[in-house]
Amino acid sequence: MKTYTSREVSAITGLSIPTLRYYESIGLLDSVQRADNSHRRYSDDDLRRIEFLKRVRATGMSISEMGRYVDLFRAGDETLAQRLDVLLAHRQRVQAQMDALADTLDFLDAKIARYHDLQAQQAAMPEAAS
Amino acid sequence: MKTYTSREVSAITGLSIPTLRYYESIGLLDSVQRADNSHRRYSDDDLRRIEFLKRVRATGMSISEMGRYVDLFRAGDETLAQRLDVLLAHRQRVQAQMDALADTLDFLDAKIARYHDLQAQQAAMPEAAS
DNA sequence: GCTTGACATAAAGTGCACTTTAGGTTGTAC
DNA sequence: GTACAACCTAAAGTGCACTTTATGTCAAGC
Repeated sequence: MKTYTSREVSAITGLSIPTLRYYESIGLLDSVQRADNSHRRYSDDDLRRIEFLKRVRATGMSISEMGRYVDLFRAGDETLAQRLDVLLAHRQRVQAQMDALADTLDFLDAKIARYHDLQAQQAAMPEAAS
Repeated sequence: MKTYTSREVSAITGLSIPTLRYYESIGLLDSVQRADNSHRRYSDDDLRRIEFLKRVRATGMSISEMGRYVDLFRAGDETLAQRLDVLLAHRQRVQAQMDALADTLDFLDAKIARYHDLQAQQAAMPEAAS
């Protein structure tokens, strides 16, 4: 089974090596396998977990809620409904953020258009103030 | 000219009174007018500024970049091009965030669908484990 | 055999964006 | 005239998510 060093995982995921260790230390990752020299060897499963964590983190899930999800996952099948709740709650947040961003995108575009108009006016009378 | 108390501005904008004071203290707001008892009286201009700040803040602009924009604004017409740059840069970030969120929304929907399937299976054989 | 580099750990530090605290003034309500 | 609420200030504190530091181990290359 293929494994990856810290350096490799960091390069693949974009998370720093300290962040990977931090995530492991707070239980977001299960204890990572070690080589004989005690260096970490991440598995493909670890990688998938990390990519998942990175994704939900980047879209606004807190570390503590990520922990809650991981704990439920570890507890097994009978927590399926609760995990679904976490996912649905996050889906809601993601949707709400998208709506807010779409709103602000329109706002910015309108403002940017006004700025372009103002610039055109300034260019048309470059000596107006002197 | 209509003015608003701290309490009113807080209610309208959703920012806390300490946050409003904090924004003023770091120069994101121009010095707010005072009543005779030294209590703040916010103007409509202040309100518009606050709503703008709230909007860009909520979509990921840092306080320091907000400060940069406000400083440029105060400096007058000759900073128009630089302000436009700030707006365009933020527009870019907003667009990028929306793309990332859209991606994650798809990811979540796929995962949620799988969870629903799993739940259906569990419901179909409720005694499987016993 | 000694430097170098990649890892390890535990603990302390950092940056950001506020929030809370402590102590004070002012104007209305009883 | 005194209690109370609504504000004020400056300074310290908080929570989050990491990051940095100090110190140590181990294997490979010169």
